[in-house]
Amino acid sequence: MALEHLFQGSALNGVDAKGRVSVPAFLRSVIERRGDARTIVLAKHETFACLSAYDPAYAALKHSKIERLLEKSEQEEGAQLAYQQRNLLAFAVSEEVPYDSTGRILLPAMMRRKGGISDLVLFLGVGETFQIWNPETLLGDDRIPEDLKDVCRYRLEERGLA
Amino acid sequence: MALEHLFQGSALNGVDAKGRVSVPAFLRSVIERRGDARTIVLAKHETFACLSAYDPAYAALKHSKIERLLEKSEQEEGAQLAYQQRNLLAFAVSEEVPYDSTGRILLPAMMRRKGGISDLVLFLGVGETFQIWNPETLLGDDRIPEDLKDVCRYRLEERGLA
DNA sequence: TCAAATCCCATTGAGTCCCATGGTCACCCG
DNA sequence: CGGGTGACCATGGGACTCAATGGGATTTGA
Repeated sequence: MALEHLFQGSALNGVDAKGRVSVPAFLRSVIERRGDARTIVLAKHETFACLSAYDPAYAALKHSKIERLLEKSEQEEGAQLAYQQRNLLAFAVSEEVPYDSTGRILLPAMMRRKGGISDLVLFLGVGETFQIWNPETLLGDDRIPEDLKDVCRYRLEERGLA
Repeated sequence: MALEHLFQGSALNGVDAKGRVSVPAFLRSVIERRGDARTIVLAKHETFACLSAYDPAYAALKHSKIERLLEKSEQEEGAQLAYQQRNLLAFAVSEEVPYDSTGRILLPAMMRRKGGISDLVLFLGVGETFQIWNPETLLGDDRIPEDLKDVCRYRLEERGLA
């Protein structure tokens, strides 16, 4: 499964009073090249305290990935349960939101809570998907490589928020 | 994975007031032979204080390498986390920039900082990728072979900057 | 009917495009 | 052989486009 168009790059955008966020144009262009949707799917990230986001077409792919994982580890203890849990997280704890003509989405309240989002969000391309972080959370996570934290700090400075 | 077209050669170009740089024509021609993109991907070099650059197709290759790594070690402890970290570094700490009809890119401010770039850049073809250096940094790095530094000095002289 | 969500328009500043210049090199023809 | 000519490349500058964001107006749904 080699996806042709990959998400990459980073950006720090503001959340306005209405809860709106501009999805960076370079991410939107990948979404639109992968399909013709002007919609993104938001989910809780399985490893980090952030949100994972992708285009609707990728959601289907994700499903088959989970299936494949199950088949691989079927005989193992607890495989079924792990499978059920993964599926729940991937699909029940997710929401599809459209972006408008200026490229903004409205972050649903639940997702804002799950991702610990306040008034600034850091977008990070990760190839097949992209992530949406509260920059403070990222800086506080010790599993995050230092080079990436540098990117985050740089983006904050750029906005005059040392 | 033997790439057919390889980056080679060197050039010293200027960065103008807007932060624009001409990508040497001999590098662009490799990019366009590898795929039909007119964009390059910039990333911090993992070893040296310079930037690493390649075409989008090579980025996809990099991605599938990481995927394969994951599948190999899926059951292992911490495999998932290592995978996440690799992906973040490969994609979030990089930027894709298009070059215009005259072959120029705009060096993003973050990359200029990461690569210690000021007003002169040295391009070095290194096979699968190419590197972008501040010539001063290269001359000051004691891991760089003297022969290569000579190339750098030669390019500087050529421009009347002994 | 009220609040929330969507749409529409305005601003501004960064990024992109387009055209022009000058230099170098290769090629061609006298 | 030598000068002319044209192509291509690096570079400068001005004009313009578009992305990110703010605010008001309109619609939708409980």
